[in-house]
Amino acid sequence: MTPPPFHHGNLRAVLLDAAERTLREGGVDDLSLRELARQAGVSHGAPRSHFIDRQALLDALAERGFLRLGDAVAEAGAAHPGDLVARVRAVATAYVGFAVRDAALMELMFSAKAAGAPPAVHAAAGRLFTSFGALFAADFRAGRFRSTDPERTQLLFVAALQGIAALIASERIAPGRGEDLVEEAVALFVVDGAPGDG
Amino acid sequence: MTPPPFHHGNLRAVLLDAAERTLREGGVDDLSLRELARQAGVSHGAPRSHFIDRQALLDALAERGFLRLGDAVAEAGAAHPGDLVARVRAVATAYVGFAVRDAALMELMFSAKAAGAPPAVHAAAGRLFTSFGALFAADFRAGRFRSTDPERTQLLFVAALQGIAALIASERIAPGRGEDLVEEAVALFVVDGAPGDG
DNA sequence: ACCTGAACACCGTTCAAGT
DNA sequence: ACCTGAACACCGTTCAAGT
Repeated sequence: MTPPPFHHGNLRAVLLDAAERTLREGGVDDLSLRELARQAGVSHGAPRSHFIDRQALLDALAERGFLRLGDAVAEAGAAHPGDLVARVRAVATAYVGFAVRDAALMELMFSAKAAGAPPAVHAAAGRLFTSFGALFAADFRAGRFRSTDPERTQLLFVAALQGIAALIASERIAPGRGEDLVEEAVALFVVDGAPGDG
Repeated sequence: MTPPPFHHGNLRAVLLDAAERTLREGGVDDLSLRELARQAGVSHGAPRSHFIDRQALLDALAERGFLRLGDAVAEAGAAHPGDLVARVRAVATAYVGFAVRDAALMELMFSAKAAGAPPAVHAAAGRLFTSFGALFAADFRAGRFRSTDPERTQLLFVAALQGIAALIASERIAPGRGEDLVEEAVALFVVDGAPGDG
């Protein structure tokens, strides 16, 4: 008469959701397959059916993270079609904001363990980075960025955002300072996006 | 007749050196107090005398990392007293190079766990960041950077370097591309350090 | 195909005891 | 002051067995 396990084929999603919550409240070190199984009300061996080992769970989390971040960036990039400065600012804010809100997930996504990651993770990450290119390609052709090499500048821009997020996540600077640095980055990268030039 | 333990008061240093090696060959997850004790030829409880727990070992590693990186940056910054572009390039290369060679250590230094770190770690990190300011203070006053706010620009510059290192460490870009991005950063931040401006 | 539950090796941490 | 060694709780992983 005891009810059957109430997850019918969605245990994988349940585990991932619980893992994201744990990641947000604690950190990567708090992620335990056994604890997740406990929260889901299944035996400690059950996750094995969906994740071959702990790393597979981490990879799945990273993939979902890249997909979510890619969506956030694409959405921000579509918001201000006519205003380049506002668009760059929106994308930068979305990127840094995601990294701040989900610092542990972001750390997971960009950890050294991403090396040799499964194809799905690599694909999701690639989708994010190429979307940056599509957002500003026309503006690069129009010479609205302080650069001669679009690809280099795009990477450097992403690197700057990534670095701002890292400084905030490691509490080297306060979260509020992030907006200042985003503004400084916009001023630096975009021609005429700056209050001053020297 | 068995020899006494051959570490007389330097077990702490022996453990830290072994930990740095493990960090370089493997990753943070490979760091085990028991394994380090084994390598040092002491009992598994011995490290307790020098590190209250695993986190204390990690903190000590982070502190040493910040000190080494601070030295490397200061040395690079003293190399080209008369040539700003060369100096900025040297500092950037030193920073990114350190992050690439000791990727796992760098990740440890900037991990979210740096939050609430002991004063020694915070002090070592602060020493690094303030040294950046001292290196370029005069050049900022001379208006040789594309900026109106020296502190913001310094932070953004560090963020860019940090981001370049992160992209390389996570294998999002090849290590060789790091030099390109450093060059692009120099061109962008330093007035007249660029091949082109639009 | 998915889940259970026992088993094994490993780890961090604590602590009384030795020198 | 520093190290030993037993003890405990917890974890990842494997695997035979159930449904």
